Amino acid sequence: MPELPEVETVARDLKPLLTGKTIQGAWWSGKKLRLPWQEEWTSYVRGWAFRDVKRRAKWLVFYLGKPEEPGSDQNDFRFPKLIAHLGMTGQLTIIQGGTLGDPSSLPEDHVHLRFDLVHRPKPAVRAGGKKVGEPPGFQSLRFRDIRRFGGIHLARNQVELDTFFEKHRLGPEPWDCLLQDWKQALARTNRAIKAVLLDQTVISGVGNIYADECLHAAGIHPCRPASSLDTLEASRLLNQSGEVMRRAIENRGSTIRDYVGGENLNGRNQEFLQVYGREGLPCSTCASVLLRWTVGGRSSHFCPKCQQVPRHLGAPRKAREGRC
DNA sequence: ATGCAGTCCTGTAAGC
DNA sequence: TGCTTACAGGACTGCA
Repeated sequence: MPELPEVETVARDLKPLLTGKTIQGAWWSGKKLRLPWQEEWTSYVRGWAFRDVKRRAKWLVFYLGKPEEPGSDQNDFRFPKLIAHLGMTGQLTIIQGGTLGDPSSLPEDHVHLRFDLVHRPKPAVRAGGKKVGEPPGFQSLRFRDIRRFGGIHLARNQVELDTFFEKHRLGPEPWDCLLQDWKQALARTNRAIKAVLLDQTVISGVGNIYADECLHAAGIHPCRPASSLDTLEASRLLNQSGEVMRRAIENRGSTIRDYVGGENLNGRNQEFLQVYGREGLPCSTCASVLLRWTVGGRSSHFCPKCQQVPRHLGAPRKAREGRC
């Protein structure tokens, strides 16, 4: 399930592979996506070149430009941008006469969008009698999404991009969130802290896997009312959230089931998860058996010893049948 | 306004 | 073997 670290990995993988490439043609499966593609965009994108790839929260932004002006203003406000969300099972990979990464896995099902690419700026040159230039075979950017919770949106200019993101009211990235703002956000709600971590308008990029990891790293029970966290706990949770994300990016994200990076490679961070998917196994810190409860409608993994509710706050609200 | 449940969507796995 | 059912969850909608 792509969260901030997975989306960052895709952005880093795709940037060098896409920059300078021109969209020769596009194809859409016609299937409805959570983020709907419009048929007219299929022809609109033809002829634009990729200039840059960036990530904001769990969103990818592809900056397009004119292929004949490679040196001109990188992110001209007049130029279109493609905005992608991977949802739960979205994959954005470069296909190059086959896939990069493991060539044995080339799933062709559930492909919904394809952008066929040409590389114009550097024509093939002769070097020692051999032509050096484009590798043989086609190349394209492909969007595959089994559950169709993701999609790609076209913003025709910067204004449309800004409008799009304003609508989503995204909170800051974990490492950009000011402690003062974070404390205020927690203080004004009694929702479970886990639900607040998942709220993209408060802090962005954290999904179910990393919310559990962040809470464990900070030693905070997922059911704790956000307003019950003291300054030290709030600060610890914010700092650990940044650290957990940073480490996950270093490990190229977590592949639980469908996630692959832009080069079609699995992540490695699943090997380092401390609590997610580890119910019934011993806590790496204290060897207590890890539990799984439903918090805010999501499965939540935690250590009952490392993530205790402070004595003065009493037992977590009605811990009946593993939920709160 | 707040916070929860329901919805979308398909593959996987458990249970009978 | 083949069927039904539950579950996975990001982001949105609708309701109390």
